[in-house]
Amino acid sequence: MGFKERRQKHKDEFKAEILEAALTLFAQEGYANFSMRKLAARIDYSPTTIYNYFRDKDDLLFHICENHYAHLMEEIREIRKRGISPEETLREAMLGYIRYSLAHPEQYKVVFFSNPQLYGRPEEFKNRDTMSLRLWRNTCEVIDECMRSGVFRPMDGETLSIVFWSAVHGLVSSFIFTKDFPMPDPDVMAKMLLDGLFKGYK
Amino acid sequence: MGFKERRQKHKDEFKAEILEAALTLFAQEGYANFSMRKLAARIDYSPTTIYNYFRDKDDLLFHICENHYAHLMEEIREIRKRGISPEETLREAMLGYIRYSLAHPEQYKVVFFSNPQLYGRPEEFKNRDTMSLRLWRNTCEVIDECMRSGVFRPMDGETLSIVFWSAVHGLVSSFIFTKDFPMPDPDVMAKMLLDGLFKGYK
DNA sequence: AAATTATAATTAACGATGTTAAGTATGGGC
DNA sequence: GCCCATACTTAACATCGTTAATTATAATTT
Repeated sequence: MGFKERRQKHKDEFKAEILEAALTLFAQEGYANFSMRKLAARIDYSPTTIYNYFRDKDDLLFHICENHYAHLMEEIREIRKRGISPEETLREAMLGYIRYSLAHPEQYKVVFFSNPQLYGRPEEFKNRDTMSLRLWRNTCEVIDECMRSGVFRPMDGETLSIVFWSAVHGLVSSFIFTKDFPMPDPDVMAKMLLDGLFKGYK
Repeated sequence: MGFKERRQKHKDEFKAEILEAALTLFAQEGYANFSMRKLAARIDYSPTTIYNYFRDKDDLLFHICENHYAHLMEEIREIRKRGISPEETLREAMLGYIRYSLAHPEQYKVVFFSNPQLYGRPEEFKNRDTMSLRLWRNTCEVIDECMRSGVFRPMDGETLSIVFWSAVHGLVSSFIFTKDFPMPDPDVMAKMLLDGLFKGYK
């Protein structure tokens, strides 16, 4: 391995290190208290150094999102390998989404509160290999399997997927963003939502 | 009317004027580009003047939220007076919520992206007469009427209300916050969501 | 009418923020 | 030992929310 490769490798490692530090900074200080300068202080470099590894703050946030989606992907991939019924698979996938997101609220905020065009324009989204797209495809596949096996009546799968996802997203974001309203138990609410949706589209 | 009342009235009017200016600033420049200083420039006063009428930025945002909820309240109140069935009432109320929120996305962002404790702590929320609480009570009442008239099977009304609301909130926030994903038609999606929920809890 | 006082507005400043431009150190290739 | 690319730092700019000190204005009292 030559100098160039070695240096590139070092650069990649450092980039990953910055990301790691950003994740813990998010987890510890929260989205509102995250800043480039604080991150720089954490890794003991000047703020501008980060800009050698990430184009700007949005670029950094994009990678944080991808990291979040990667975890959700791992979750759904593992569930799909279990060989359980499509209905159970979808249910577990949605519960997994809820559980992981509620366990990492500050990362979830990044996904939904930073630049709404973090992944570019809509038409570009599906031509780009991202964790977000992979997760989306997986979700659609599971919903399709549900429809093919009669768990759901025939309808537009893509739209149904969005309906499912957005309902779950609504639940998660309610818990994460609303701290001035007495919310019920998340598990109780998740069960009620999913029961309703499954029955509703049967 | 004495001097004190007249001055108080003037103060109230000015406060309302600031709020008005804030609303149009939000609508025109968006949540991200809203700032106290820009608002001050709009009303041709120094930034610090605003602090004579609002405690801080959060206080101002609180009133923006209340304004938003007031409109939604007006909407649901009007619908309930129509004398249509509970099911139709709930359906129209949810569609009204969606329509108004999508028509005022930047105001909606305020409601869900500013300080999560804008309305204080959860236990205080229900002891404070706010537009938000009134809207919530109205929603619960409509859902209760649905349950009593057999539109929904018996279950915990409060939880069902939150489930309904959060699902609709998920739909709205998806459209407002996600600009990098190809979304379907809002009306189609709204219909599918509500159809599913109504059937799901029958 | 003049002096006093309360109120409303302003200017100046502090500590943050993201980001760019200019300058400095470091270490391999000739 | 010199050159140059790369990595990093310092300094700076324009913004932000907010506080303290200050001035202008209008009302009240003498």
